[in-house]
Amino acid sequence: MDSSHLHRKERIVLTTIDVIDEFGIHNVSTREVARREKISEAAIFRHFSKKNDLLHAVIDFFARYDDDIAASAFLQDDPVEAVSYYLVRYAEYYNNYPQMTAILQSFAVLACDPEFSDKITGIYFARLKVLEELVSRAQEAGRLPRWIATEQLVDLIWGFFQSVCLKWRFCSYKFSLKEYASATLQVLLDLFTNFHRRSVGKGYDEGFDYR
Amino acid sequence: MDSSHLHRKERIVLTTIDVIDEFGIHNVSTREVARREKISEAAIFRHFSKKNDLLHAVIDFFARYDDDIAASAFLQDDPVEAVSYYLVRYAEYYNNYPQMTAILQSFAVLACDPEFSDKITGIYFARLKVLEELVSRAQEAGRLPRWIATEQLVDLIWGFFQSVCLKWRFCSYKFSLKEYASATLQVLLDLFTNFHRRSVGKGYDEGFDYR
Amino acid sequence: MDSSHLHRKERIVLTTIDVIDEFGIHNVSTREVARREKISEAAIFRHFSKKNDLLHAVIDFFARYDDDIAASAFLQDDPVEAVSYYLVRYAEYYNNYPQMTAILQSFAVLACDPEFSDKITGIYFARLKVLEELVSRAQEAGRLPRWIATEQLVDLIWGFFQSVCLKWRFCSYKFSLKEYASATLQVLLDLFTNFHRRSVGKGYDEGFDYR
Amino acid sequence: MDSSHLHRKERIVLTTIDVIDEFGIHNVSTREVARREKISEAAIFRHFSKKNDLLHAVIDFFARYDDDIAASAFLQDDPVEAVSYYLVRYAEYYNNYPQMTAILQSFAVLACDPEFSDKITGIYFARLKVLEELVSRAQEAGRLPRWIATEQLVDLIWGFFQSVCLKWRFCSYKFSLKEYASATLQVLLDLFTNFHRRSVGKGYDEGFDYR
DNA sequence: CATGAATGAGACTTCATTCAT
DNA sequence: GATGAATGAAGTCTCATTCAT
Repeated sequence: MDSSHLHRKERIVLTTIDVIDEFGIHNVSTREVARREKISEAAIFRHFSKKNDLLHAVIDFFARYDDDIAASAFLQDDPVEAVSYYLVRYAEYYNNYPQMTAILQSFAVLACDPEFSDKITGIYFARLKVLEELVSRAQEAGRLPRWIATEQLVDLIWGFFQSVCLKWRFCSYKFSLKEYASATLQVLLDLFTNFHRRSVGKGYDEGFDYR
Repeated sequence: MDSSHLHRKERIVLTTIDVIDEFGIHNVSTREVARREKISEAAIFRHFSKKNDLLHAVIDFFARYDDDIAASAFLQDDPVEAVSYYLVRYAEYYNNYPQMTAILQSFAVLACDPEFSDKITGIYFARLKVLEELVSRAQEAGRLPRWIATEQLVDLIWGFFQSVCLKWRFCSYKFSLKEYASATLQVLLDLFTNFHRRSVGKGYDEGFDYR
Repeated sequence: MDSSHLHRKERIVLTTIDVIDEFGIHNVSTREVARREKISEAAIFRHFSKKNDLLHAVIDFFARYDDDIAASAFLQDDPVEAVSYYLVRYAEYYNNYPQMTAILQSFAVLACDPEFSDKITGIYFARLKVLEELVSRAQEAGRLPRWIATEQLVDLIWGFFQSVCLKWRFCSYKFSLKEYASATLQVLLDLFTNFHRRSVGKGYDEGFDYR
Repeated sequence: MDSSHLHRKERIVLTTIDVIDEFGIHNVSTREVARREKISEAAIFRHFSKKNDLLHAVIDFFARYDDDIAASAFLQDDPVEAVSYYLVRYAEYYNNYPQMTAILQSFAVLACDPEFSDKITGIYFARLKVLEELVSRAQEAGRLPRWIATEQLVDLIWGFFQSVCLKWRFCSYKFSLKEYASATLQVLLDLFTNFHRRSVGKGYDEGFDYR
């Protein structure tokens, strides 16, 4: 049936992600995927006519919530919250599916292959663009300062997130990605928001403690 | 001669880095390296008995200034300057040798291979540790706030840097890594330093312009 | 229904011939045939339990008029005309179904496979034999000379025809196979007939018209 | 050494021809060639980077005397002899190297592959062109009749030859290709020359025009 | 020393064929 | 009765590595 077809096809994708997570992009082989799925290599090629088609599916799977997350973020009332929400959604996602960070961390490697280059940079810049738009809105709303370029703020935020994902991997997922990422982001955003408010002249004050 | 021998050996390493930069870690082959070096594949194995030995050499080469940079950073008088100095040294280095960022961006992939895992995470955490120490000193000197965890600040800084290296690659090195990284870091550090000073009570504020 | 069943079966054969024509015998695959027929590969195996059965059917189809053509040729009144008729029938057939020449030109290749060897050489020699009989009759009737061995004449005629079919393929069917083959054959036969007549003493020469 | 390199490379070509002869073009596999050469498959790819490169070498080898044969033919004093010489040289060649006819008989199949199409039709038409030139010279010298189109005569001659090669294969080389081909060609040429001579004597010839 | 030749292992992929549904 | 799923065998080709010269 169709459901079983999709099922198997999707399971192959999931298994491939596991293999990438474990052995690295450079060591994904149809043989290993087949072995784990307990099917023949040929069976994989019924579902994906080339190995690269499978990898395309993996990348698509990796980014499958991007549109949804972006849309939800834009629906947030508070523009600073929206920025926070955006990042935390990803943190939550990867927190629940740590293997996925293997794909995230393979972006540069994948982009070397002309076949994936466009798709990868597409995803990368689309995410940056969404974040940029969110930050920009917060700036326009006077909630984030204008004296820092949107791009810089975006790079700080997203750079932090991406890097923490790597650290998280290297630490064998021993801390909560979601909590650490959201806490740190909060510090950063508060810093900017508060600094901003103050500089605009609001007496505001002592005593907030991030600890 | 011995010097020519070393020369050749080092040239193989450099060529390998170029190949990684162009084709990605997963596509480095002794054949391609030999082709570019215009020597036989076998000749490579005279210098590196295994392909992995070559890769070890590449990684070592990648990190060869780490100790020096760290030491120099610690020699800086101003503790905040030291943080800045540390990052900018790397930015400068990569700015002059962009292919090197290919190695940086392959950390996660390389770490999958047990043979490189320790070395890679070693380099990674050593850098973080240096930065942590530098930040920590600045905090102890009262130049950076204590209400943000050292680790968080480090992750913000290093995360930003690593991420910008990726963006830089994706943009085909179209902007100056060094300038952008140092400017943005400056914004961040100023924010922290100034915020800190103010909250400690120093009236200040007029006139800094990040644009 | 049975008719539809036969219909489908025959269509598979026709499609296979098209594939052979386009990709060559060595590249016929059940997959490609199925793709063109817009049926599943398995469906082919409902009609032909082995791929070779399909190829047998193709060969049979290729030779399906052989008996009829031979019989008709033998019914011709004029024995030289019969020879001509024989060749022209084939020329006409292939002229209308150019793909068929792909099979003709694959005889040597097909004959390498023991499974087809007998059938292929059978068809080949049967055609030669028919032509030999026709020529032989013309010789016995004194219409073609005896000083040339029947076999030689047959090889000249059939060789010419087969070769022209190849040339015709290589020329993308840009000339009329039927016209060229029949005209040239006529030249040859006239040469022999006239030469013969003359050498036997018949005053001849006025007015034979090769058109 | 270089000689050994060429040696092995050439031996692979010869072995491939044997395999083609035995199993047919469609069944040549690097595996089988390697098995016969008692080397590994990979070794073949040291000498020919693609299987098709090997096949190109086979085709080149097949046609390696073409220029020489053509040149020698043009050096013949008697223009009719030249035609004869041309064909007999090939007959002699194949007679001594029967497996070669497997290539000749695979022309149509090879031409299906775009990669070989040009080379194959190139060889084919080059041979026809040489023969055409030879025949044309004989016609201009008044040694062969003008009332038959050069092309037709060429097709008769070459068609006969090609076809006899096939028959020869099907007969397991049981007769002498060289003798049979040269004898039959002689009959044909004599017929034309004599007919011509006679007709030159007997005022005839006006009136039909093939052009 | 450097190289050309060689190789076993393994990569991706295609094929004819089977079978449950 | 037709199909989607599956498969084992085989095909082309690449790779890291070895070794005689």
